[in-house]
Amino acid sequence: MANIRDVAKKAGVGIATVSRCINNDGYVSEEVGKKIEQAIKELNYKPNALARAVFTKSSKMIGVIIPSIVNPFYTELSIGIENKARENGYSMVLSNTEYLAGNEAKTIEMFQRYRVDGIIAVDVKHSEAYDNVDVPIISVGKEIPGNLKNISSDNYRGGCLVADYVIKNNIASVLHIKGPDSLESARDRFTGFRDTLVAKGMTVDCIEGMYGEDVEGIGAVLKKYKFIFVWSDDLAISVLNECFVSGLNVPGDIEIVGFDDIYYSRKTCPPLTTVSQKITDIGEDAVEILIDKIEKKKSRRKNDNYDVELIFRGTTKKCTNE
Amino acid sequence: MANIRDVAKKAGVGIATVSRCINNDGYVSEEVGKKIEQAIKELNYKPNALARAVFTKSSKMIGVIIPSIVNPFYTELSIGIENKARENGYSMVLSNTEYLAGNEAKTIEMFQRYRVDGIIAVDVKHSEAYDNVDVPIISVGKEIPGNLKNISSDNYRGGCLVADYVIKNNIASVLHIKGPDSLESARDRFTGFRDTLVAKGMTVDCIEGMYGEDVEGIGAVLKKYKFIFVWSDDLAISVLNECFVSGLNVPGDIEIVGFDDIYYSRKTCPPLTTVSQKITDIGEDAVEILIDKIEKKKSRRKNDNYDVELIFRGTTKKCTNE
DNA sequence: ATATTTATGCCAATCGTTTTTATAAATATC
DNA sequence: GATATTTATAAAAACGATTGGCATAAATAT
Repeated sequence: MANIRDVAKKAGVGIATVSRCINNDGYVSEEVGKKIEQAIKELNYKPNALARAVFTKSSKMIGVIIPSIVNPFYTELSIGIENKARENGYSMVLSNTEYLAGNEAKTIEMFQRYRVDGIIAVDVKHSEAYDNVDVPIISVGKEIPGNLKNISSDNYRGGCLVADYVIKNNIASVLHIKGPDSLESARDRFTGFRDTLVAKGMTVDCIEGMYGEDVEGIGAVLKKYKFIFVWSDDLAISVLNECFVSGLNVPGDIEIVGFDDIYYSRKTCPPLTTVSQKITDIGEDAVEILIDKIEKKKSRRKNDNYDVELIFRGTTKKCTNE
Repeated sequence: MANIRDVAKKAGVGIATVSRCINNDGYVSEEVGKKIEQAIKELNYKPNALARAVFTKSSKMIGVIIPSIVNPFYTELSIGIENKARENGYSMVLSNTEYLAGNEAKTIEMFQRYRVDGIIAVDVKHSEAYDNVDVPIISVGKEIPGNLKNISSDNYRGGCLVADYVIKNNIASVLHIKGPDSLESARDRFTGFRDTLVAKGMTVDCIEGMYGEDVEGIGAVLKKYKFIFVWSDDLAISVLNECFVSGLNVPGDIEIVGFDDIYYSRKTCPPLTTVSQKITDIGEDAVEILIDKIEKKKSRRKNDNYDVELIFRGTTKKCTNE
């Protein structure tokens, strides 16, 4: 592949001039500019971003770590991130850990070797792995100790909103399926839900679940409840399926509420009532905060906790919290 | 961040020795090796993959282009790709075009600047964009003219399998919802289905659809049919939802079959009958073929067309093709 | 005792950029 | 018309790695 020297030779100028022309920085005359453009086109020259990165000590790459790439919540987030990154002249490098701490460590190692300018880590599992990383890191959804920036939705309030519905409709037997304890978001969703119910003298049972397999065959358990709050839509969809398999009518026999508002939650039968997050805002803000850190600007003030909203669809009997 | 010179100084050896030690190539004594390892650890040194890439003219990155990152079919494929790539010492850089030809062109430009060693393009939309790219390219799912390797499932046969079910059960009114005409896979699924039916003197109606919005509110249309074959699971899930909204019982009033066997098709109510692809095989083989090309080995012979299978779940009345 | 092999580490060139410095030409200022 | 400034270009140094050739020392062979 052609390099900058080839272009310079073809255009009959020095390499520095070509460099200035490409980055349109410094002086370059109209006439010479044309010649260079021409040479670039003829040679199909693409500046080598790697060589540039070595010199400038900035790769213009942002590394993003998500725990599951088949879960639309994470991928929708990554869309917001990629768009905003591209808008600011950065490229996104996405890596999926499949919830494996080992993969997370490997990814971080890889990111460091490729000299990404910053990292956005979503729902991190293996927080020690970030300890000696010396590029800016934004943690989404979970608090990493240290001086990094953490942003997430107001998960606690999301739990409260769901509890409000339960209280308003005076539903007696309630189950929560809680996410892994290592996730702050999972803990907050539960405590918000529980605290609000307990304040009204109500109780809630709780079991833990992460993947679809964790709820397989629990139809008998579900039958004991009238209302289930599931910590994530991904899992709620599995729960809904279990209800179907067990012959439970939703929302007639049992009501279900999820969390995340992923793409497919609109498509279930019936469509899933869920707590929606400002997912695009979070992704975009994460990038802006990160880039401010990378470029050492004073960070524009952003939210730490993003608003959530209860979206009523078909898995609840009532369609309002009033 | 520490560089190789710092490590050499700390260990009291030359740079070349450190390099040899890292790449364990050439002679390095036990004793000196230990000292270098120690220095690397103390300085938290990570070899600069960019600088290495500049010199070796190999970035060890594979660029992957998919049209939609919220569609689990593409992300599941990317998992196979990433695993195999990692296994062979390559990193995957994933880019999502959101079905936009403009994004596809931008991505290819980006991949070239970052000097990826090869590209895997899935269901390409803008095939001219690949014309002057001079790294190996594997096209998955669509034929790109030129001398690149194209691999995909046996989509035609998938269509035939579904038709066999229709014939066996003597279903009268049949609709196919076809994917975009620009996709070879979409065309093949349709022609396989139609050819088989027509050979038995049956007929099939056909409409085109891509995104969920394309089937919104078509309940009235659906009511006219007893069987619908949808070109992708992603869309079939939307169709199933439309049936629910319109009060059609599946599979009682109408039967539905999808294609792809994505993660969520197991979770619908009822679970979706679908044509399953050897998705992991395809991803892994794509990488192997690509790496063989990159490293100029003679390519191990791989399939061009991967086998498909009809998986019976709940959206069909019968659970067999016998 | 000398020649050869083996083991080890250093030096310098190289990859494709960007950036600093130097220099020449064109224009502005007095 | 002489000097100062601006504009335009080129040559050279640097970025952080790899690598072939060279130098040295020790071990072995002749």
